[in-house]
Amino acid sequence: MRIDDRARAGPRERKRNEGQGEDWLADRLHRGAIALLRAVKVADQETGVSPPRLSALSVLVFGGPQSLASLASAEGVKPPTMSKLVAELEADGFVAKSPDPKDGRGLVIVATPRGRKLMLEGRDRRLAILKQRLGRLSKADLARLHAAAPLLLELARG
Amino acid sequence: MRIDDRARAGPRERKRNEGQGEDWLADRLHRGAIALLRAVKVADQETGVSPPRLSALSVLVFGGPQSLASLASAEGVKPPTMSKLVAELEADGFVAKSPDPKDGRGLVIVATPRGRKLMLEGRDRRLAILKQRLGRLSKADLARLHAAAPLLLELARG
DNA sequence: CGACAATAATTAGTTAGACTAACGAACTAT
DNA sequence: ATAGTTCGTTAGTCTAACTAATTATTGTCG
Repeated sequence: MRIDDRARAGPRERKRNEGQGEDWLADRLHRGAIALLRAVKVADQETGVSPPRLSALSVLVFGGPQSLASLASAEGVKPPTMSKLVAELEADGFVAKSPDPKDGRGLVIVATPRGRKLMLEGRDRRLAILKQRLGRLSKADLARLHAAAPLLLELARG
Repeated sequence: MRIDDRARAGPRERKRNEGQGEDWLADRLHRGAIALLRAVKVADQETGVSPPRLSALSVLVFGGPQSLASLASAEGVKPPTMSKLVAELEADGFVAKSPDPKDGRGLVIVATPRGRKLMLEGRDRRLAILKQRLGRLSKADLARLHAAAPLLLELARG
């Protein structure tokens, strides 16, 4: 999603958007979110694991062992897609599959220690990029971000 | 990028993250950005144009007519990829290609009125989702977001 | 108890969108 | 004028998404 992070210098940009318009705020937040994610994305590439696999692994690490169907649903993909991703993660030793003792049809997929390690290190790298940038802001600005961060989440959860 | 928006309920979540740690802030901002973008994404699907095409169109609408190479660079893809996207947008009547009068090798790609209309309407829908959610916040919270929004962009640009 | 519908995962085949490699056409600098 | 560079395209490959169909197991109902 990199739509519209260049709504900046449009031919007809509003002249006085320092006003309290929600248009302006919505636009800023949208562009800010896009730019921020783009900035931290590089950290994921360093893992050598593709984004969909990394994301599925993240669900397993932070959400615990689960079936293929629930994993697929958490990632917003269909079971066949997740079946392949899991097979590849398994081949690389990042997850393990075992039959569900409660249901002969089902699986229990779990992150291996190696997968867990990869995930946590990736997360650290990602956050490190942000922290480094935060370190360049003034105390007052940091306070402003602190005040707004929970609202950002609340806004999205809506 | 839907990595890690579930770093929330991890087994070892910090007990006191109301402190001023940059770890906490970085994590919140990251998750907030992901959640926010996910929330507005639905608006783009309604256009009936795929995200890569919509994004390229956005560059043309807000950035003005330009060559294929610069368009590709703006989108972070290689020229052959953009060549195809532009061909498809052209087939749908959203952009027009003409030879560059200054350089016989080059093209000038421009959004048609129809493409411009599609883009602007999509943007409005996207922002409408955010604005609707903003409307549910208190005045104090809105002020906090206003204070933080520019910082978000500054953070990412750095 | 047995037939049969429903569910879990996989396999097969298709599509979109990204890449690299290789190309012709046109510009630029010796 | 000719060598090298740059612009866009074509061809071929890869990943990751989908749907449809298959297999194995579970649950239910007559």
